Amino acid sequence: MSPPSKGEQTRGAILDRALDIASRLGLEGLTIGSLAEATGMSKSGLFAHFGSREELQLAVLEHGARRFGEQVLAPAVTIDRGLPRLRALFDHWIDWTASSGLPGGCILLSAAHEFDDRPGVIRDAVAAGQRRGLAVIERAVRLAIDEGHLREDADPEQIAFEMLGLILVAHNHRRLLSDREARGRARAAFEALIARFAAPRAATRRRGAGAAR
Amino acid sequence: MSPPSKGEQTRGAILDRALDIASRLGLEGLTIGSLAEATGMSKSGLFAHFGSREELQLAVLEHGARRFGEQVLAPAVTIDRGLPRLRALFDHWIDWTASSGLPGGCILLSAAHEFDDRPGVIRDAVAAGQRRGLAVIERAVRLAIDEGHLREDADPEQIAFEMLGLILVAHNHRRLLSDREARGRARAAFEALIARFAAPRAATRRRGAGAAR
DNA sequence: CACAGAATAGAACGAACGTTCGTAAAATGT
DNA sequence: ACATTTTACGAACGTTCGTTCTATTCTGTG
Repeated sequence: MSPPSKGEQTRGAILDRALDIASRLGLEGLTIGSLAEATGMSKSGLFAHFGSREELQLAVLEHGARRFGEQVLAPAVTIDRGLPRLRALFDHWIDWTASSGLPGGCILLSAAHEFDDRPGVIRDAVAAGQRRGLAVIERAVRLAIDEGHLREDADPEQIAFEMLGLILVAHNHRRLLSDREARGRARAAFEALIARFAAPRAATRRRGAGAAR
Repeated sequence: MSPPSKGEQTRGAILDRALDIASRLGLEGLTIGSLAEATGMSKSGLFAHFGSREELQLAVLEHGARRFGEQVLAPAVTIDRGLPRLRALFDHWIDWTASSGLPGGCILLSAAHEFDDRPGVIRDAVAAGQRRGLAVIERAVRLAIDEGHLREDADPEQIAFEMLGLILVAHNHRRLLSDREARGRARAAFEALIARFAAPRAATRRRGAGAAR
């Protein structure tokens, strides 16, 4: 609503740059000095926006998560619920590495590995962000069940688990092993995954009462 | 053969410690100062064993890869070729995080994320190590095809790809989300994976000539 | 237009970083 | 046993780290 003040404005610009760096070097590789140089600011001037490095890292994490929500989660909910939406979710997600414009890929994934055994606020934030993403998938799966696209006994958590696995390994193969077929392999595996849980009849069977939740 | 000299001996002890630290903090989080303190040595005395930090990181990586080879790859080849061996490979691999005694899990996985977009010797070493691991899986898959356990048209690379995905997501769920069911979910997905490529007849059909390689 | 508050810069801090060097101690081969 | 190489140490190097001051400059508002 209110126009962003000068402070909020530069803060946003800083976070954009920071996300760039952190996506390549990790949250631990993001230093105040390098970020100051990248933004053309002084260390102290930049520092004042956050108060501590940890707060900066937290802000970067949040910034990345918001971008993820806008670019992959939000567009998916405009697609027809059920399998089409689930597929869109997967496709947008797996393409995000490239489409995000971030040189180092998803920061929630790299931060997950960086902090998975370093208890603290950052780890908690990463876990929370990832849980949120998984919850979105699980919800889409439940909707697909309600639509009759997937079997009644399909396990949303299991499906989300396996989908994340495909995202992770596709990321790995693409970035580390420069495997061009990574996307294709992930998509093939995804199709096999939903085939495994597909409803026996193709008939769209809507649930009686709109108890979907 | 020859008894390890004093130098090789302490070098090994250093690497053991270094692997511990690096598994928790990553290869970039491994500093010479902290490692010196952990081993009770002086920075310079420790440094002399490697010549540079990068060489130290490389040595740690190699050390971890060798441990991985001894503890998960080697035991698997003592199991009957075919599906049993493939299953053993997967089980040992997925349990390695705990059984390795390393607090931070597999260093090849964390290093993979740390260096996937930082070209250099280390990245090359990580990629080579991972390729070696994948090759072992692919070989086991081919053997399973030869044994008639898997379909003739099963794609070893695709199977290895999906197996690594399960390893990665199990690692993620266990360490970051402290999900106790991670192992069970990964195993279930693995069984579904091999069922997808299982030979239609259960009959063990050996290949004619021993051209297996 | 003036004035309060926010925003940025500059200098400096103690600590830790990787690395170098000269030297003392310990291990090794004869 | 001794000479020689190997191994380890302590001190110091120049940088960079995150952070804290104080002092400026800019911005929005009455």
